[in-house]
Amino acid sequence: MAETVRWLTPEEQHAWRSFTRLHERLGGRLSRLLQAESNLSGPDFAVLVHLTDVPDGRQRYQELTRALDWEKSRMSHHIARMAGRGLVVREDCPEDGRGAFVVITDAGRAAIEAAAPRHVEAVRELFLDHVTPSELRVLAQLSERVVNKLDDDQR
Amino acid sequence: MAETVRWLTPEEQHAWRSFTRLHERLGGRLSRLLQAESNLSGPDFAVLVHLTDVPDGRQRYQELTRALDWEKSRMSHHIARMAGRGLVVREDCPEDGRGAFVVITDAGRAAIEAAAPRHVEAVRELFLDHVTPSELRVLAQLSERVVNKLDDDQR
DNA sequence: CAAACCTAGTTGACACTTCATCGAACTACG
DNA sequence: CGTAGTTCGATGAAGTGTCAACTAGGTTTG
Repeated sequence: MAETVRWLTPEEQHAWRSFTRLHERLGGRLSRLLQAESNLSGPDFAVLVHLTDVPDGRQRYQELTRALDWEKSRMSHHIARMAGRGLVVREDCPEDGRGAFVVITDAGRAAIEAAAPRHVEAVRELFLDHVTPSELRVLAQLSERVVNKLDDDQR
Repeated sequence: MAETVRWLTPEEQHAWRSFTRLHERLGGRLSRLLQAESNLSGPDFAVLVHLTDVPDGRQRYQELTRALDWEKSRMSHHIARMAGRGLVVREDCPEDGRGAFVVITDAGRAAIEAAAPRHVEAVRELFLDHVTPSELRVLAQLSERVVNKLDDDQR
């Protein structure tokens, strides 16, 4: 049944490639900026942002993993590296012997506070400033719909 | 001048996060499918697709690098790995002693021909089927504009 | 021609991600 | 209780991507 493949039309192909390319470029630029100016990677940033949004800056690995939608082993490796740099510390959990907390340190807070304004500016300069409000609405709707769809048929 | 930061509005924040998440999920799913069903990674696929589009399935590293917009060292590492799996071979260039060609092998052609239909189907099922033609147009336009902008101020 | 410069690709070190697997600790159920 | 199954997080190996330094082959220029 090789015949049944619905190949992409030129428009579809173009849209798909542009979209893909956009993300590659944007992601590359943003993470390079973050790295150069704050010595943080994108994932570092995501972890720190989340931890500052949570009581006492501490959260179980498990919840952090769910919140960022990472794999648990990725979290484990990544937190170990961040702990090595003093951005967070790991603490055992008294209630659950298996569990552990990730806690942001003062150095971690300092790093995220230094990085955030610059990062937001970059998101604006590189992306939001070049997209109209109505385009942004379309993009948000479409993204949300597709993400929900992906999450749905994950189960 | 901490005052001058233009933080994101809730709409902007939501759009940005949805967009980012879309890319993560979609990329993850597509590459996992490709890997599971064809034993090819996304980058493998990109290289093979490009090589099948080119006379004799051979091209200089340099041009391949430009076409895919990769760094040269990434290309060098990646081709070495692909060559190790027999998907391509490296050939010296007679005209320019520094240069080299990447050439797709029969195994490489077989792999891409097996993978392509399934990959296209997946792009449809996971993405295109959930986006209206008009949304797709908006997305394509916006992506192209922003990519061009990024490329411009790269120089 | 030779020195200075540029270009093609390689290499090694390191960061990052996934996968498979593991041990320890909790939970449920007979 | 006790064991079967699940969940938490750690670990090691392999693939991937980036950066900086390097080799070697061209090119330019005095």
